[in-house]
Amino acid sequence: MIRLLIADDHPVVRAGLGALFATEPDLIVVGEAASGEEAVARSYAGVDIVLMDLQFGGGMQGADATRRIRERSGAPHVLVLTNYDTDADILGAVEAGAAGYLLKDAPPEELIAAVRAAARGESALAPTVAGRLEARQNAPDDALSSREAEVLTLVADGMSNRDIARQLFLSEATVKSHLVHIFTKLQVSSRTAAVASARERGAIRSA
Amino acid sequence: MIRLLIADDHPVVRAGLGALFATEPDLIVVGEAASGEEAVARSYAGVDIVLMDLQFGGGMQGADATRRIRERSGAPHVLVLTNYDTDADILGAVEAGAAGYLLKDAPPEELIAAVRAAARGESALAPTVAGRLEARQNAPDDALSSREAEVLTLVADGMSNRDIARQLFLSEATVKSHLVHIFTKLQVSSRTAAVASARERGAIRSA
DNA sequence: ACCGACGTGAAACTTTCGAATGATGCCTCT
DNA sequence: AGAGGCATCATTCGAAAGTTTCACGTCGGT
Repeated sequence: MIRLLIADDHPVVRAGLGALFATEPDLIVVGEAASGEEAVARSYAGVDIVLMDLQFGGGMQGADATRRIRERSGAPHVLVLTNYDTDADILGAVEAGAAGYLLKDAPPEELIAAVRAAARGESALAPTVAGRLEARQNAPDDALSSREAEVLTLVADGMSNRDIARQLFLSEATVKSHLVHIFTKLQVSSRTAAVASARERGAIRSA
Repeated sequence: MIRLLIADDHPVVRAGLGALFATEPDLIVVGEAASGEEAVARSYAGVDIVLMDLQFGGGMQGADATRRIRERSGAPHVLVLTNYDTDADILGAVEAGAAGYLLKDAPPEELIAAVRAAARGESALAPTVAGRLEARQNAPDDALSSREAEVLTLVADGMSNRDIARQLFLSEATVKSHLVHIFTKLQVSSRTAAVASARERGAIRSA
C-alpha cells in the first residue's frame, strides 16, 4: 500500500488526483495540503509519496517545500507535478530533490505509473523532461543566483534601479552590479533584453 | 437536474470536476471533451452547461469554442474556467458569450454555485473578475494605435530605440515620441514598466 | 471652410542606465 | 589556509532613455 500526500492549491486538482488514485487498490491518499507550508507540515513518516505542485498562490513555493521535505531523514519521495515544463522549473525541482517531474496534462496512467516507480525508489522523469535536463547539462553555466533572480524579477515588473535598491534595502550601485552579472550570464546588454531572455527560458514568471 | 459538459485538456482537472459535481444530486456530468473542437461537437441540446477551459494544448482555444457553441440557437450556457485572470482573457471570454468566468483555484462551493446560477440563466462572474471588468469600463481610453503596439512589441523583445528606428524606417526621435504616448496611455514611465503593463493586460503575448 | 483631435515626426535638454574597475566581507569547498 | 563564488558598495564616464516642446498632415464633425 502506497500512502500519498497531495499538495496543490487548487481544490479541483486535489479532487481530481484523489479520484484518480481512488481507483487503484494499492494507492491511498492519506492527506492533502493547499500550501507549501502545509505540505511540509504534513509530510510525516506515514507518507510514502508527496505529489507536489510547483506553483502556489502565495507563501512557500513547491521547490522550497520539496527541499524542506527531502532534507529530513526518512523523508517521503516527492513527485513534482506542474503545468509548465520550463527549464528553470525542472532544474529547480530536480535540484531540490524531486524524484520525478510530471506535467498535469499527462495521461492518468502515466501519473499512476510514476507514483509506483517513485515508491520503488526509482526516478520517474518524463521523457521530454529527461531530454531537457540533458540539454541543460551541456549548456553554458548561466544559472542566476537567487539574489540576481530577485533583482531580475523586479526589473521585469518595470522598476528602476533606484526603486529596486529601495525595495531590497541596497544601494543603487549594488543593483547595477547585480545587473551586470545578469547581463553577462544572459548574454544581453539591456534590462528589457534581459527580461525578454529570461521570459524565454522560463526563469521568471509573468504576473 | 442540470446536465454538464466538462471541456478541459487536463485529465486530472476533468476528474476533479467530475468528482466535485458527483456529490451534488442535482448536477450530472453527461460528457467530457479534451479539446475545443470536441467541446463544440458535444454541446448538443441535451447539455445545459458547458464548463470550458480557455487554454487547450492545441487547436481551437476555449474562447473560439465558446463563440461557436453560443452562436447556435438553444445553445447551452458556457462557464469559462481558467487558471489566469488577465484582462484580455476575461474580456475575450465574456465577449465570446460566456455566462461566467471562474478561476480554477476557486473553492468548490463557488464553482457549484456558479453552475446553478448559470443554469438559471444568471451571469456568474467571480467578484474579482467582475471588479476587473468594471475597472476596464471606467479605465481611461488607453487603446494603443497599431503603430504604437508595433513599437511596444519590439521594445518587449529587448530592442533599443535605435534598433527599433532602423527596423521601422523611422528616426530615433520618432520612436521616442511613440514611447511617450505609450507611457501615457499605459500610465507608466519606463519601457520595462510598459512591457510589464502590456503583458499584464494581455496586450502582448510572451514568447 | 474651419476647428480640433490624433497619429506622426523632430529638436534640445535632463535623467537614468550600463561599462569598466576596484574593493570588502562572508561563505564553501578543497 | 587559500581559492573561488556571491553579495555588498563606490566612482567615473559615455551612451541610452525619457521629457519637453513644437510642427505638420489627415480626418471627422458642427
